Amino acid sequence: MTTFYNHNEIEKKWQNKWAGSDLSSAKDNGGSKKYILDMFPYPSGDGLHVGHPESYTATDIMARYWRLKGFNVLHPMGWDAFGLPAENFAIKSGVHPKITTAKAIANFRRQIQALGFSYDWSREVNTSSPDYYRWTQWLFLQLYKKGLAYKKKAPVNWCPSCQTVLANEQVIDGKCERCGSEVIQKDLEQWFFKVTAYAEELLNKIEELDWSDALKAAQKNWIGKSEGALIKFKVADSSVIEVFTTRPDTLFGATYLVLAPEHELVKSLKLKAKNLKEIDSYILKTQSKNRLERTDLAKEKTGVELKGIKAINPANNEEIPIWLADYVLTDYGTGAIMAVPAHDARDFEFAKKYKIPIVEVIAQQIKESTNQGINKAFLGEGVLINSGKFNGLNSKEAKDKITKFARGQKHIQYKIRDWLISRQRYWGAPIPIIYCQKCGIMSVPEKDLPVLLPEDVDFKPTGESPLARSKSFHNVKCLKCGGPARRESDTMDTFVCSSWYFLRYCDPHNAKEAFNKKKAEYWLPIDLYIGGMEHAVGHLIYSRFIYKALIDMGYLLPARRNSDPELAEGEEWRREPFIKMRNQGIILAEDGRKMSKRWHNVINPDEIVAEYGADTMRLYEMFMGPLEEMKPWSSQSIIGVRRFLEKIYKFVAVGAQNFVPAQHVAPGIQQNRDIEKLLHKTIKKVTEDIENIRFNTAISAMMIFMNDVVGAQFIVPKTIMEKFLIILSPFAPHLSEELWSTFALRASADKSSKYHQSIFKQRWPEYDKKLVIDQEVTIAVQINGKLRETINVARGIGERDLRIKIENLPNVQKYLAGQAIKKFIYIQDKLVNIVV
RNA sequence: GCCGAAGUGGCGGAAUUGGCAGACGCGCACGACUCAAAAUCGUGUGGGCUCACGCUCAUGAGAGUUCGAUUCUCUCCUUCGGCACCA
Repeated sequence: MTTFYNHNEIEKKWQNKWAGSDLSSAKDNGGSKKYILDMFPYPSGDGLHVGHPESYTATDIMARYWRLKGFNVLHPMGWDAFGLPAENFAIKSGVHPKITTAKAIANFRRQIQALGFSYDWSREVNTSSPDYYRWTQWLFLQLYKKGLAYKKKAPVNWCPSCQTVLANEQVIDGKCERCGSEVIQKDLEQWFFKVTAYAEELLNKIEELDWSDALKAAQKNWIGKSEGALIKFKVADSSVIEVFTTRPDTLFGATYLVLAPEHELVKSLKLKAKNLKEIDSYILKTQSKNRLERTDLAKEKTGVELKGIKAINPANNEEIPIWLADYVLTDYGTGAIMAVPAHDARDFEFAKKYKIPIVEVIAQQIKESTNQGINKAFLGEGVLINSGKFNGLNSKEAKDKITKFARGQKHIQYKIRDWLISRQRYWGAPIPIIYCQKCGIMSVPEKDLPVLLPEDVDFKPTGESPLARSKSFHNVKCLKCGGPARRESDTMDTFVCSSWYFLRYCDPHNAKEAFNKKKAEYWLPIDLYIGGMEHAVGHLIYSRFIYKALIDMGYLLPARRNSDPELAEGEEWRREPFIKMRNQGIILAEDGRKMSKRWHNVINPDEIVAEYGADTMRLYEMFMGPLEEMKPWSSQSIIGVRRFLEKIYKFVAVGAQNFVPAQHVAPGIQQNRDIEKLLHKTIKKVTEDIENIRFNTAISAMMIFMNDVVGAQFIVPKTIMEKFLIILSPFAPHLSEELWSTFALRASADKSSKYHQSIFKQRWPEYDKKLVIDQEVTIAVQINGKLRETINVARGIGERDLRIKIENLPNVQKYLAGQAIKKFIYIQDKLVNIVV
């Protein structure tokens, strides 16, 4: 393509100058602040994807905008550097993850810097560096002290290919998120963080956050609150089965109980059953099923009865059978349910199959059920029947009353589970724990942190962590008795590292603490957080949990001043780290599919920057459409924003004759006035659009402005182009800075003039309220709701004056001829609708 | 199945306290410049009817509320995303 300006030269030049300046530095105490955060990337070997610059440009525009507005802005970048890909690569190639990661980081940093983002690089963090994971380990110890980190044997999701445990969030459709292998269940001693302790707060504060509905809904769904009751069923042998139900009003219809095959009581109960063999074979069969098979909804439900053992329904004292079935989950509620086949689809299916009685206890409005029974479970609430003295009550009242009657207790159940953080992997932060056979579990003293990752390890996965095979690491002396002891050889889930990185940015070089409380108090909460929707239930829940836990442990202040006056009264923000969150939409390939090496449709940012320049890349990704929308890349359309930038360059740098310093322009020229008005309208529009994160329409407004400027038949004053360049600068920083510097060449030799300083040292222009209001307005004239004419009148015209004018319009008379006006509707300065 | 988001020209999209649908950009067509091409500049560009002034249809489908609906309500269809035997 033909270039009118050499983007390579200009962009390099300014990137170098900015790197040596303090333009992007955040001061730890600098008045009103804004903390603008990107989700830090995992530095993969593939380099930057076009999706990265999409969100990074958005945050960069916000950061530069707030700086121009006079705010002290923290806009950092770092690396989520631990993780499986580097380790998997090491297994294949033998190259140490440290080397792979360092290389990838260098490449990411180069690519990010080539786009001219204004990060404060002095605050860069790397989660795989000992300076960082030392404090991840410290965080673990604090949670351990508080009882928020604990160890237990648990059935875990195990990926046989990656040879590691996965969190629930990392299992997609029963398969490993990373490699796609089928995940199996395994019992292991694992470390957990007690996220469930914060379930209620994590849920009920969501509504107060400025997040998208989709994101809020995803989190609420994941936390999954259900209100109901715990009800005890006596068993003939004097043991008790407790169930959780959200429908105690249907208790009279509970015709059997179901225990999960893994339920504690099964071990003793089955011995008293008449069909022990059958039961054991069923349990064995269940265990051999993987998660995918077990949760396959399309499959027919299976189960086995504990023959000869009965439970007593506490509502009506009737004996009911007890079954084992794998449609009941062991880790939700009590692992046992009361089955009400008439009013639960799953129980209905099961009861039909095994010919268990179905008793209706909630009346439907439409009475379809006959003596032959029903053909579908009725799931709604209604009026009770077949429920003894509770007949005639509605479900809502009956819930409480029957719970009391059956000596049950109200209970709130959450779907969210504690966070399993152990990983049998090398490339992560070691868990700072030591086991002694005599003295038991002990934590590594804080002064001995970090527990360093050993360098000489064999990466081949065997099911235990590579750390367990490093003798130098594994064998230690007991801190109490001096006897032989061993280190915990598992590492932490990388999500632990990323659950607090935004705190480290506040104080990244602190060698004494994870972060200084005062500095954290100054910067937090984060004013704008942008990242992918894929972290809706993982990272974003973990970070909120850690933040709240740190407040409760006294490391963060719960109450703090808020820099945003609109939110200042909202005390609720004080326990939330991310008050405003946006998710960038995925950029699809030109063919409408996801970009993938497999399809050969990946766009490489390096190539775009080389051909069109960073400013064009930035502007294009913002111009494509709304930030949060999914949108396809178009290598054809990108030329449009490049043309726009060239238009500006040609006008300001090349076409110097087109405009002169303001004092040389005679005042009162009509067209000048028009351009000035357009400038102020543009400032207003761009300002409002930036604040609302609507960059596509902001760019559109600037294009309209330039189209008019270039088309002007007169000299455009310099003061106008100055202000325009400032509002352009967050979007296209290199070009704006370059053109700003040309003003210095033409200005007087006064080196202290503003033109000799960076454009980013200037102030964001305010628009003139008078200039954005037109004195003449165009009014649309509708007849019976259809547009027939428009008319230009003075702003503020009264209805009577306007009506006379309109009725005299020939085009209007044509339509009114011979008809009576029923109604004359006037919307001030906008529209008239005449109904005839 | 449940929850969430979205359906507007050839394409990306704009317009919502209900008020001129299609801003801006791409593409396309024609013209200027050129020996020619590229680039650039100018004009036009939703469909149908019309020489034209205009008329008319049109925001996934259908209804409703309203002087007026892309915007609000209801029903349905489609696409995308999340969760899913959660009792």
